[in-house]
Amino acid sequence: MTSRIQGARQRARGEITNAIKDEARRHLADEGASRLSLRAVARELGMVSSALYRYFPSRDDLLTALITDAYDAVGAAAEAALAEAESAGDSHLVRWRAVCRAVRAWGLAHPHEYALIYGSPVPGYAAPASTTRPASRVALALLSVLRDAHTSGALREPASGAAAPEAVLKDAELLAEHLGVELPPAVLAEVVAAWSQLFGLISFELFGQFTKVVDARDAFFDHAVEHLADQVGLRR
Amino acid sequence: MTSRIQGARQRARGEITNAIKDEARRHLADEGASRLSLRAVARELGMVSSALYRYFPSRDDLLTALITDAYDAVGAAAEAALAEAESAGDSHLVRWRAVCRAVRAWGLAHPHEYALIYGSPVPGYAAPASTTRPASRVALALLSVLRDAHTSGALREPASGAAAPEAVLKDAELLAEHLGVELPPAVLAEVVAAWSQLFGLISFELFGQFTKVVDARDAFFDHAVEHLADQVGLRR
DNA sequence: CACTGACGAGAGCGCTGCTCTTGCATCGGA
DNA sequence: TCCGATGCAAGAGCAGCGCTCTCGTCAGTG
Repeated sequence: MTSRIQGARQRARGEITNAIKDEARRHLADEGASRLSLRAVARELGMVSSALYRYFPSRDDLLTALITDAYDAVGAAAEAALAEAESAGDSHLVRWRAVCRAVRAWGLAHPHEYALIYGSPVPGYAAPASTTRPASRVALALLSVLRDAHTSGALREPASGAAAPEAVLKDAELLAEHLGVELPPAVLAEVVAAWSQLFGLISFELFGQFTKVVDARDAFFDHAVEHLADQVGLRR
Repeated sequence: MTSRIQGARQRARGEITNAIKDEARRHLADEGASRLSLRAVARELGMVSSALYRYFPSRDDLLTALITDAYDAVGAAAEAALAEAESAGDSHLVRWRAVCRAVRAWGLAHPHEYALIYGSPVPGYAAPASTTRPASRVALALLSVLRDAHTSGALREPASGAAAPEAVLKDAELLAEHLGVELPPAVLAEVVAAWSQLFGLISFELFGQFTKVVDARDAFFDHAVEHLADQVGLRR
């Protein structure tokens, strides 16, 4: 029963690790990422600060864990919204809107975690490679809407007048492999653009740039998302 | 000659204030906003840390000064690009693109100052009212392009199929007064949306979300900006 | 049962933002 | 021309920070 005993140890360790992250998230909401204090977290947990280093080798590693969790949370929210829209038999346009709304709703509910992942990158901090997969979940959800629309012929050709750049993306084949289907490069480029613009809308709302500017924010957001859907070629 | 002597004092004070801000900007580029250290700035200037408090009552006030300066710098860049395009007799579409390009170029040249104003808001920090005017200069530049296009009849009606929200903005009259001309509310809403999406494009590029995704970034940006122009009703 | 390894506690280092007091130079009015 | 007021820099000091190292202790292992 070696494994079970070791399991007990690791379970205890996992629980404490989670308690630390939960407390850190609470402090994040109170003070923001740059004021997050290991000592304060430890104090709140009844530990001494040095004990915390048994679980996270540095403050930045704790932040990395929070970042990964946040990417996973927003990605899961987007995927859940997509799955629900799919099982309801919604149109591709409605699915697109559902994903966009889910991302915005998650951001409104967790503004500090949103700022952690979509705000300024932390100073000397470079996101480790382990964050790239969670970070791409929202984009993949959007892309899979487009993929399904494409295979079912519901996608307008994005020859929207302006010369659509062809080879602006890296690794289009890798993406195609991941999605299981090849999307026209122009469509891929449009989706990436729409993806970044979606977060522009959400970030400006969350970071206060819409204060004293935008009033009916739900309607405003939905309207802009409609434009983005049009831009990527989803039929109205 | 009271005023001249006091002027000398204030001139010395102004010079030191600028030296502090310059040194702080240098540290900003090295370390990022949250690691900006008053003591390090003072050390570099051959002062003792406490002397710095004669010029800025707190670290946050120094940051506020840098934020205001950054808003003014990017606003000035946008306005300069617009003025040049106007004097060259460029079309409204080309003026629009010129402003967008100028904002992106400024961001690429000053990534840390960009992050300071368009990244996550500093923790407990609420931007004082004095920053709102500098912060709106880019948006006003974009709006003035639209105003001129509107008055010269070069603006397509933004009845782009989807129900354009009418009353999503606050203070539409105040804006109209500032611009000297009334733009249809629907156009105003489209411009605000395009404005935020523009910064989504730039932020994702600067904050590293395009790493391993987008290759030909100039072309990618120009193409997206073309879409935004279309969205706000500028004729192609 | 003896042992190893994980763990928490505590002291301590150098740094931070910020405050308060002190001494000095300069400026303005008598 | 002298004197009081004012602006300014320096220094000491406080509490807090991230992080390191050492040292008992106790639980799981062979």
